[in-house]
Amino acid sequence: MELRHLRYFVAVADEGHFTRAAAQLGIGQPPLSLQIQQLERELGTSLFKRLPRGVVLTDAGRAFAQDARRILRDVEQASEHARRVASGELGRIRVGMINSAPFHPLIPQVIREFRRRYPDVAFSLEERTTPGLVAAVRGDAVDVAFVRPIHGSDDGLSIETVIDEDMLVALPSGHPLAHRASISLLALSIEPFVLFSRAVGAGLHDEIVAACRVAGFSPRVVQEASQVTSIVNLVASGLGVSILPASMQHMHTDGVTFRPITRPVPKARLSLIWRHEDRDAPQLVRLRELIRELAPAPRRQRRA
Amino acid sequence: MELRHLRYFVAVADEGHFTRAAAQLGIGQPPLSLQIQQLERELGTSLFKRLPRGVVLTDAGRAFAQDARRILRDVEQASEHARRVASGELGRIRVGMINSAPFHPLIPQVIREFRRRYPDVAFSLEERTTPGLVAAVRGDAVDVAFVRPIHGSDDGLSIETVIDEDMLVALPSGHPLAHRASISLLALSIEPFVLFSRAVGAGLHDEIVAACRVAGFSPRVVQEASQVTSIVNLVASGLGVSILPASMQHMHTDGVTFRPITRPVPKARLSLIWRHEDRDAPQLVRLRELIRELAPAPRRQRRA
DNA sequence: CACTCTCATACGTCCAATATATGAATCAGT
DNA sequence: ACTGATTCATATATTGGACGTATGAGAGTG
Repeated sequence: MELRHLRYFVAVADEGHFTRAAAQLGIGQPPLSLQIQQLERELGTSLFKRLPRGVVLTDAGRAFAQDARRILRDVEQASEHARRVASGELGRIRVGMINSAPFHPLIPQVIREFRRRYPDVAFSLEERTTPGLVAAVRGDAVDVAFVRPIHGSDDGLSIETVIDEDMLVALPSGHPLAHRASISLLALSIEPFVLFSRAVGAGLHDEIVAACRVAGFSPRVVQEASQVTSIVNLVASGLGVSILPASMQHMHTDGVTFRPITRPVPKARLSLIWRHEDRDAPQLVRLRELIRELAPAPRRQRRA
Repeated sequence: MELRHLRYFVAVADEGHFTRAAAQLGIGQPPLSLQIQQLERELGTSLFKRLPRGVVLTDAGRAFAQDARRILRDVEQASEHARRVASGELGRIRVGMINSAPFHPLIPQVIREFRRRYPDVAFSLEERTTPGLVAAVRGDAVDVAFVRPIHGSDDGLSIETVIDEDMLVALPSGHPLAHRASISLLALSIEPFVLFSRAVGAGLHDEIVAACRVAGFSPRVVQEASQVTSIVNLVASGLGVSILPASMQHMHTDGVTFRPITRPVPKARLSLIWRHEDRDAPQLVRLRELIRELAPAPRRQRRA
């Protein structure tokens, strides 16, 4: 049996007339008769009662017509379904991000817009540290992740910079430097620092330490934290100063004052990573398109 | 798209390997590749990722594989469904019968056995008078009916005698004739009669009246009733005597005594009628087979 | 009875599914 | 790096079956 048989059968059932059904199908009446006979032979029962004028369905024909119509509809839907999955309209995407990512307005905006445009894509979100995210992407626990700069091998992963923002100095509000418009790193040389622990935030940790070295000193770290939100709170409690991505200003915590850094300004990069072999996965392509569309002008770099 | 494409696609998806799938399908690998390509072209998306060793499904392929498997199963089921409907295993049958039919043991037996054998045939039962049943069959309100003899045209209907039983005299229990072993009709000539009303039970009514005429008298009808059960009760209450199908003995009503009639014995025929055009409807054929199988030896007659 | 309508049958044609042969790409092993 | 094996893709030939044309059969209809 082929779908042709079902299509022809349904046409005859609808028309109640071989000749008209054949015309509607764009074939001749004799081949249509043959195809229906073939179907009846295969089912072992006649589907139509042949009358002097036209035909009517038998009981078996009526039963089969219902099924045939449903099957033809299902075939259409299956095609459409496959097309939608292929186009990325349907499916799932598992996104990972570091703790600090949602503080930059672009990230929630991207997520919101993605869910609006592709409501049939199951969207899951997970928060981990950068090394945890790299492992999660590698191990196929998430499909893509927003991470801070990665050290070490990234073979098998593709990476693309999404945001490259300035870092700011975060001071306890009562701090003597808090009234200055901007602060040079050197001015912080004697301050106690609260920093990312190197184990989980190596990228930004190293960026900050390197910037301080360039300014001529080595920061005195009195406390490490693995979450950027913890750092803000530790600064607020007066434990020390820190250097944080500009977007962390949006955390609105009392007791912390942010101030720009005089040049050279250390940068906080936020990048998207994914498995290179999945580069053409449609939802991934859609997400990258969307980021490119919504991201501010600053040219992002990309490497394989 | 044809079912061939789905069958081939599922085979490749199962095997993860074109060459092996082709062998399993009993065709060569190149035609299989072409058919899959054709399917992919129609869907506008690739279904497999071709690897150095074998192939794996893409996301769209995985989605389509589920649908394709379901569709192929549905096609199988639709065939089976049609076959079952055609064989009479599945469907419905609407049966009508007169009030007196269930008193003959054959009728409940036939109904019980039919439902046991064909549990997937929806069975409905309706009780009417003989003329009402003839109209119901004609008007397609029921498919088949057990009726008493019909007068008048029966064109378009087929009829087959199911039971041809003797009639008995029904007397009030205290009646002087009740002690006799058998009774001649002539002995009833002066008795008041309770009979079927001619309007609804013309067949038996006329049979009885004719038998009396042959015996040499015309029965004095004091009461008519349209239901055989009512007649039994009227006789029990002493209103008169009646002549009833032998099977009515099974009604076990106190106050009524049944006695055989000396020859010639009037007969009560119970017949099955159906629309002639539906003679080949499978459930109808099954029911007639069953009756023939369970009916006692007496040869039944049949006319078109 | 002639005529029409409709589906079935007979037979020829042609396309498309299949077979055969070969190519291209990748990988394993020497 | 080269060779051979594996596997899917491509090219060309073959053939079965779907389709078209012509005609028949049966049942109304005027």
